[in-house]
Amino acid sequence: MARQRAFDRDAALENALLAFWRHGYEATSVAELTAAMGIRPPSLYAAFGDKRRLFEEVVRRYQEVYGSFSTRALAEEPTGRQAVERVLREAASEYTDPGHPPGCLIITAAVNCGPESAEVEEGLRQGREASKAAIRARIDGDMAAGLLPPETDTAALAAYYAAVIQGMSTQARDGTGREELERVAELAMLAWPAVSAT
Amino acid sequence: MARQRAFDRDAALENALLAFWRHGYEATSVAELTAAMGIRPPSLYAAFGDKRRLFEEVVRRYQEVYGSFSTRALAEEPTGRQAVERVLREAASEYTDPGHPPGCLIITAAVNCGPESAEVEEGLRQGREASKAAIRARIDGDMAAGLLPPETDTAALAAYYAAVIQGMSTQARDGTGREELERVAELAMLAWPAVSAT
DNA sequence: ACAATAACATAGCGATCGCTATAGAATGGA
DNA sequence: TCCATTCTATAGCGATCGCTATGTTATTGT
Repeated sequence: MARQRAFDRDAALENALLAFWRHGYEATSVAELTAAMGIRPPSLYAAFGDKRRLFEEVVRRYQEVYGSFSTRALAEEPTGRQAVERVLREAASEYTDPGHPPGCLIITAAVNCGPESAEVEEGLRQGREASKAAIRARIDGDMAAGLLPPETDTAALAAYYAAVIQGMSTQARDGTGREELERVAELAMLAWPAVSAT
Repeated sequence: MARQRAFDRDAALENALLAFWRHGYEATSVAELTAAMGIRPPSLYAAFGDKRRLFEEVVRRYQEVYGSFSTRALAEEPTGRQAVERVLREAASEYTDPGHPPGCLIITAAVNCGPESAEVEEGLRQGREASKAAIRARIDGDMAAGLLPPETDTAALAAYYAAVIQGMSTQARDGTGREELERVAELAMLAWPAVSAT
């Protein structure tokens, strides 16, 4: 029928992801994006819609490629405690992987937004809330199984581990290395409530 | 000699602080700043230099007015443990105070920066590192006083509490309330190393 | 070969960015 | 009163923002 696309859409999307990961949604201009993707603006808009839709697609790809460790850990471990411990340990490794920008895109890419990007900010906020809810679901599972003291505030415990993970992302972006973040993860697990030995 | 300034410089600076606190350095335009400050651009540039110097002055004011609780807590408490505990408890209250924007300006105001604002980003990074170093200094004091196990990794312990504080700031901006953040603070203190009872 | 179709690069749209030249208004000293 | 000085407001500077109209080039079916 007609001429075919001359660039690799997936590779371009990955390069856009890396650019957004580094500098965030608003601070990454279309000029930087096209330079990183190796294409010109009309190709970007034809293939991805506009900057916002490109970012939304980037977020979905990020969750599948770079954020899936958390989903897997929460799904595969036998207990909530082991699941949370694994999420923290793997976050220390992922957030400091020299193969890509430090920290977590969902946590850091839409922090400083003007009013015109409020929807983008809200989208990532919902992503963070979903992560916290997934952690809480596993904690509630431990609660139902009698692995936690009955007086445990599972919402607060989930908020605590969500906060530790978000802080680890900030620490990673500030230069803290993998080994130290792994010790942070170990320390965070010391707050896990113990069942009384009666 | 000449005409005198018709606006309150301190009040204008405070309004600029609130604007930067809400949306961050780059996402807050000079147009928004002048609207919030109740002045016109020439008055802003005459009184504060330029946008970057205004932000630097805002950061200094923030540290004196809104961030001083941390400095005071770390200076006044008798032990490092009590100091850290008070910083966490007061952070829960400060970060959710309905009288001003949520979270911490030093942690959140320069996360998404383009290359032209890298120096601003680096300035806040140094502020966060200074806070972590101040926490570590009190922890090292407890270490020297024999209040911590000799094998304690004080750098990792400081990084852990810095991460918790940074995560609490993110949680506050995402809508978590004061009571829940106070429970997060309590949980975080459960990781404090105990001296072995030999 | 030729028309139809779509991706391509160039160039530039209106809007906003940080910032400032210019001119008018208000205050001081002589 | 008059000048010198400094703040104030209007208007607009060059640059960049996200985005697109236009024309060209390449690939298809016939």
